[in-house]
Amino acid sequence: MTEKRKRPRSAADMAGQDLDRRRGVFMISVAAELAEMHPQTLRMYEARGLITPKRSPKNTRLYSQDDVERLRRIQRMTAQEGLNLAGVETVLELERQLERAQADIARMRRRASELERRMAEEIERVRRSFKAELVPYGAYDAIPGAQAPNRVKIPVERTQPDRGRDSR
Amino acid sequence: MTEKRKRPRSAADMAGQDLDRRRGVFMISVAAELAEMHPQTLRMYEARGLITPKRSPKNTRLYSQDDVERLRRIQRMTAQEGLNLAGVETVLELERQLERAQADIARMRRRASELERRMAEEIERVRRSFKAELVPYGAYDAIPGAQAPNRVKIPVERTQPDRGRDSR
DNA sequence: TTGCTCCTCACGTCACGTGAGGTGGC
DNA sequence: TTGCTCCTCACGTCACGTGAGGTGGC
Repeated sequence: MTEKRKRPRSAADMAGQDLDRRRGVFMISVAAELAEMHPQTLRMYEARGLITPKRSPKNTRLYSQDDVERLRRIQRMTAQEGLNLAGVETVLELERQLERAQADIARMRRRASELERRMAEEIERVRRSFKAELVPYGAYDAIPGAQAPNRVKIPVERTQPDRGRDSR
Repeated sequence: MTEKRKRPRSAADMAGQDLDRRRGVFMISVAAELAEMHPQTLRMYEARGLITPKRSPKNTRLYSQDDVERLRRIQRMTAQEGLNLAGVETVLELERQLERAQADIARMRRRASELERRMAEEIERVRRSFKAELVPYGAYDAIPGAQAPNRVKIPVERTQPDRGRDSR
């Protein structure tokens, strides 16, 4: 059922794929066959607002791949699960909301770990600058050509074996 | 329609309220009246697994407040929105999932701001200890009776802020 | 002309709700 | 006995799917 989507025929197709999926390309008899439904049923669904195919300049319905996909979902809900059309409408709407919520959750998870990472980094940064400060003022100035800052970590004694963390 | 829930009659009622809402107390004729449905319809819904009232020792159905609430929701879905029972089942399940997802989101939001707060605190703490370090060693020893230590955490260098754990 | 499109109308089927009918225990 | 409960069976209604019938443009 998903072969068409997975088999772009050329690089150009690949680039336009997203757009193509929304483009009205199937006339009603073809769409009905692909969705395994009666053409008249498709007209009925449109009248009820369940699906809105494009129209050709001659007023012929043109169904996109996404439309067909949606029709198949509706077909599953009615034929297999026994929903009526009012149920289909409600379910599609709820699923939309649920997908959004789940996307929100995924997004928040990503943001949270990013935040955590940046915060840890920040603390590390402050700590490092703190250690650097412990080198007596002027010490480096007294040594001609000395390379202070970078590898510093000088006053290492107080360095903690900071890979032993994470316990608890 | 929610008056009953909002008007506990005593402190004792208040305490047991949650439990009470799940207790089977209405026989079918009462539950049907409360839900504005036909008793036979309630039996039908039970046969379809949409509702599961308790039973008395004599096998009489006993509906709880929660049951009645649920019946009213089903009644709304069928009568007003026109769903059939298959639709009702699916919608109830989806709503359950959606509520969970939204609870997750709320929980994550709280955790995120808490985390942010704690991180900021931690950075502030490290920064403070860093400033304290800038006081020359021995400075306080030289001043008889001087009150150094407290906010200082003096030879802190080797001290690790070992409450700043847990990040990653 | 053939085979598609558009539309509307009508019928068959099925789900659901409810009524009836018969039973049994407070 | 009355009024509830339990159950099953059957019918009316309505939604939905689909077929038919008539139209019009490639």
